[in-house]
Amino acid sequence: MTREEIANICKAMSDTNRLRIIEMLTSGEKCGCELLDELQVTQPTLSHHMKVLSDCGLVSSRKDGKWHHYTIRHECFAEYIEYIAAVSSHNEQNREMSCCCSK
Amino acid sequence: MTREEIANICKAMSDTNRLRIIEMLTSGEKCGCELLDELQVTQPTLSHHMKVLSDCGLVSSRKDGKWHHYTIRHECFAEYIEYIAAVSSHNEQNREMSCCCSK
DNA sequence: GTAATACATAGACATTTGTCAATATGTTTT
DNA sequence: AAAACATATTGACAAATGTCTATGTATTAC
Repeated sequence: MTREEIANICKAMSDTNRLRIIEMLTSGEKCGCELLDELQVTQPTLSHHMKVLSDCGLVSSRKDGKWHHYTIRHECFAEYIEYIAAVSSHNEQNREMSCCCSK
Repeated sequence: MTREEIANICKAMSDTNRLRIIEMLTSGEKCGCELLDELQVTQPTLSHHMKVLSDCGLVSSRKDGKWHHYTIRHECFAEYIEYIAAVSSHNEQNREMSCCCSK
């Protein structure tokens, strides 16, 4: 996963409505109309949000007749968590002592 | 951690320059001037980025003479990872069967 | 076949964001 | 005291973003 891909995932999750959508999908597959019921946005706005979430890989969709079912892509979240865990871990072996202003 | 706080953290990480800064801080405390050397941005832009990272809680700063040393706040990352892990975990017990369009 | 439902697309608009140049503030060095 | 260095603040601007209305496209129901 490149830094750009990580940034795109973060950008997708930087909106509270999209976070709510992700939270709703935690309990399992949902169709657009059900997500729409819970959010205070219009249908085109929801459609836009689902495209953002799909494009970055966090969510996958499955068409079934006139319904679109959305699901969390656990592999994507797993890779993302892996990155966050890596950058946030204190790794003493990686520690550099060469800061220009260290005494 | 509220949904707004999570969204702010995501927004802070949604920029590739700020991700690079976080990556640089992984190896330990860094001062602004050293971060500036590695990035292709002006000093005011770096100052802005550090403010964004500090305001959301991901980074803390320590003033030492004319230098400002920045550090990753592991507690904040830990809370964030906890949220991501929670929403991305498949929890069969939480699964709802009541989708309007489920057959 | 007509109406209703679920979703996407296009265009508009106000707000936010990343960036810079200019300038200010505080600290160290000479 | 003056110069150099590290950082913050202000104001400007182009680009990106979230939202809406209007409209289009499938699919199902009557």
